[in-house]
Amino acid sequence: MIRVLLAEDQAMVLGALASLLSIESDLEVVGRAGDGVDALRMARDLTPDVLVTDIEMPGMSGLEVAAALKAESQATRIVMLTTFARPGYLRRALDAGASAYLLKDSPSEQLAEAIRRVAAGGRVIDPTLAAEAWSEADPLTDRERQVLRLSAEGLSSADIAAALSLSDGTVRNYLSEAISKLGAKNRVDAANLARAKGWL
Amino acid sequence: MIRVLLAEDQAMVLGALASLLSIESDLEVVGRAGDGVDALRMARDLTPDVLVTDIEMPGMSGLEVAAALKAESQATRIVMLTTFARPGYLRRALDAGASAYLLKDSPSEQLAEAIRRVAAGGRVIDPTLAAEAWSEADPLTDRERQVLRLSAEGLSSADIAAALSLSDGTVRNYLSEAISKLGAKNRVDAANLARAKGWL
DNA sequence: GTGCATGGATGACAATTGTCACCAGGGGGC
DNA sequence: GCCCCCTGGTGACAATTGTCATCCATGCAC
Repeated sequence: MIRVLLAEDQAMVLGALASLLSIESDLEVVGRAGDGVDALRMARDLTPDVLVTDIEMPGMSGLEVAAALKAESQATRIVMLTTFARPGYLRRALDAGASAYLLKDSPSEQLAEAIRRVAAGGRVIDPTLAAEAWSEADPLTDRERQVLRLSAEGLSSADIAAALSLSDGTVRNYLSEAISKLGAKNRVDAANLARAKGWL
Repeated sequence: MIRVLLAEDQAMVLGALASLLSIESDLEVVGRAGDGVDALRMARDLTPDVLVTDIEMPGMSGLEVAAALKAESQATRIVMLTTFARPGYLRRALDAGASAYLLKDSPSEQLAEAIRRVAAGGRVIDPTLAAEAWSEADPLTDRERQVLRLSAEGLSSADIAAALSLSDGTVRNYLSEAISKLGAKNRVDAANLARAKGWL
């Protein structure tokens, strides 16, 4: 019997996934978490064989949960289940010790199958996405990412400067650098491109 | 027996929801659609009692499917199941003849319950969201919305002008108007605010 | 027909944004 | 030690963006 912990912030989807897995006779859903903090706590308490987790969750992302469990060298194997086919996410997931990266776009039958493979010590990663993930590295520095993120929220250069205690000119330099690295037309375009790659 | 058609673009979620409903003895999932066009076609062919549909789907949105079915005065009742608590979406859903508006954030037990209520001729709408939907109307004109949408994609004013066959100054006027109507700081802020309300 | 709202356009102006060159300190890596 | 990269900063300049007043059709209401 493979013991599974599910983490997903949309309650409806969480319940539906649980019902999907409960059909499988060799799987047992031992816990459900609605955010990253709960997921980490329950993973420690329950030590499931496999944690199936979303990436984007309030409080703590699935990537952070995975990294935390890895740091504690927990035996729990991790399946990332996400909406986003973003190379940067996959890369960070693997760095954080995940064993599988599954898209919510893929057929529901694949979830149970992936859990079994992972529990048996294997890995499940989409080959095309993997190729993309290694071909192109995130070119942004931390500062550039921060500045870009704030500008995507609608802050002006002056606002960003104030928020990060930088000078206005420096913020414009970072933004300009990010725009040029990404081959974008302006800050909005740059933010969109970075988001699509999972770098933001 | 209530005959249900499910429409949802994320295959994993679609399968999971089907498994969730298959547990209920008084419900029968008669079809699954992966996009809006399929949903409309299957709704016509199968004439289910209830269509449960996502809003944001490729090709044709759930709102458009609902509107099309309403135009054909189909008896099928509609449950919108979406991630977004956006007043504008709820309003458009009701205008399009939907009987329920459910969030993916709400507990999974509520789905079957909502389907039963709707099949019996009732409505299921979150009261706080409903209040919000009627308190604040979409202030944007069609042109303003179009221009804002393109600017959110990273196009410059000149690009937008070319795309819509308008003059550069006119585009800036619309943008300025939208920014002021929304009380935003700039085009990025305006787009974010409009998106959050479901007006974009 | 007069009045008036709407869509589209100008021109002018200020503010913001994007680019570039260049400077300086601090950590690594080799 | 030297080189390179990251951070942070200036100053200057051009391009884009945002604001306003104003204008002209069109079409609709009365």
